[in-house]
Amino acid sequence: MSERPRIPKPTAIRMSLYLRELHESIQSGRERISSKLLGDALGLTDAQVRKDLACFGQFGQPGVGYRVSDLRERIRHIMGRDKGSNLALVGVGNIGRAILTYRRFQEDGFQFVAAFDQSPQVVGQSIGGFRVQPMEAVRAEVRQRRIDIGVIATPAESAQEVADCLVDAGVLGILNFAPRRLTVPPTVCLGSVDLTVALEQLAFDISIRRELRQDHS
Amino acid sequence: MSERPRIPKPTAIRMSLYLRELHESIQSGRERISSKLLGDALGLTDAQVRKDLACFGQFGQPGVGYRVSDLRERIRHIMGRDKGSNLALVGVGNIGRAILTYRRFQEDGFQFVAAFDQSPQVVGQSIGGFRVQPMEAVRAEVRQRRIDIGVIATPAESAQEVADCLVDAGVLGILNFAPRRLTVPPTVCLGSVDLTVALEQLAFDISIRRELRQDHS
DNA sequence: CGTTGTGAAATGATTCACAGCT
DNA sequence: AGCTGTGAATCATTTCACAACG
Repeated sequence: MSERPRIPKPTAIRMSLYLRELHESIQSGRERISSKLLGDALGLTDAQVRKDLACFGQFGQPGVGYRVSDLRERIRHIMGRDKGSNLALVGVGNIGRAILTYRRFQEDGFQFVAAFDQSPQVVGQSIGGFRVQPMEAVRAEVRQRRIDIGVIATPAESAQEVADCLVDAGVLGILNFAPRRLTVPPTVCLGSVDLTVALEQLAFDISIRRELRQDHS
Repeated sequence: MSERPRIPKPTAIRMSLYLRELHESIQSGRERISSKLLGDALGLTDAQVRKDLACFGQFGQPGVGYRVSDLRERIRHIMGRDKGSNLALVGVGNIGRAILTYRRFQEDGFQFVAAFDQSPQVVGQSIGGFRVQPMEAVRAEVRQRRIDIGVIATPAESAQEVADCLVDAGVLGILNFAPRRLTVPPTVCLGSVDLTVALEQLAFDISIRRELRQDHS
C-alpha cells in the first residue's frame, strides 16, 4: 500500500512514547506541538523526533509545528491502533491477574477476551470478569474470538509449551512475561517483558554510577 | 579500581540475559560453554557475546570456552548482584501486589523490605507479608532499612510526586511501572517498564509484518 | 521569524576475520 | 582442531546544519 522505508527498531519504540505524550498533550488542551517540545518531554532532540516521523511521511507545517490531534491519529493509524486487538491471557497467577485487570489496556485498544490456565484448580474460577478456561480450549477460542495476541504469564518452566500451543492455535504475536527466552516460528512476532532483567538493568546502572563517583574523588 | 571502557547500553542489557542463560546452564549441569553456544541460546552471534564480555576483561580459555559457574559469578559481581539490593514498593494496587509477591526477585538478590501507599484505605493492610505504610514513612524507612531502589506502581497521575518523594528520601534508583515519563535528578538512576508500550510495540511489529506479507503477494 | 524535512557528517554498534593460545 | 580476544570493516542510528516554507 504505502511506500515506507525500513523502520529502525529504536524508532518503532519511540513511536509508542510519542503516542503516550500526545495523549497527555491533548488532555492538557494543547493544539499544536513542535518537534522541540515533543522531544523535550521525552528526553530526545528535535531532530530525532523529526527523523522518526519522516519514516512515515510529512505531518508538520514549517514554521508552525504539528497539529496534536492530527499527529496522534496518524501515528495511531500507522501503529495499527485505530483497529483494536483481541488478547488472550495464559497463566492466571499473581502477574496474570494484574495484567488482566489493568485498565489502561482497554483505553489503548487492547482487549482481553479470554483467560487460560493449566492448573485445574483455577480453571472455572472467574477473574476480572473472565471464566478461566483449560489449555485445551485455546485453539477453538483463538479462532472463534479472533485473538491476535497471546500474553504469557506462566512460570518459566511452562512458557515454551504455552507458546507452542498459542502458535499452533494461530496467534499473530506473543507477549512473554516469563523469565525465559522463547522460540517461535518467524511468522509469529514476539515481545517480552522480564521484570528481573529490568531490575538488574537498573541495579547495574546504579553500580556503574557509583564507581564513576568514586573514581571522580 | 578496575579500568573499564564505556559500556554500550545494548551490552548492559545483554549482560542480564547472559546471567539468565548461565543460570539455566548451571541447572542443566553444564560445566563449560562457548560464545557460540551462549549466543545461539539468545539469538546472538558468537562475536557479539565475546565483544560484550571483552568490556569487562578476559574470562575464557582459547580452544575451550568459558567455565559456566565462573563466568556467572564474574558477571554477577560486575553487575553488583553479589551484594543484594533492598527495594521499596510504592502503590499497592493490582500490579504492585503482583510485584511484591513475585518470587523470582528474591532468588536474584532483590528484596522488598517495605511497601507504601497514598490511600488511607490500604495503609495498615498486610500484603505479601508487609504492613503497608503511609507515604509519610518513606523518608525514615529508606534510611533505616538502607533502601536502594524504589519501585513505583501507582497510577500515572501520582507517579511524579512519588518519584520526588523517593528521590528526596535518598534512593539511588527508581523503577517506574506507571505509564508516564518521570523526571529525576541526574544522580538518580531511572528504569521503566510500560506494559502498554510493550504491547503497542508488539502490535506494531505484527502490523508491519502483515503489510510485508501483502506486498509480497 | 520559527519550524519542518532532509541530505551529509559524526557517532555508535555489530559483524568479520584472523592471530594466537590450549 | 577449536575457541578466544580484538583490530578493522561494515552497518545502523543519531546529530548537525541548512534550504525551503508558512
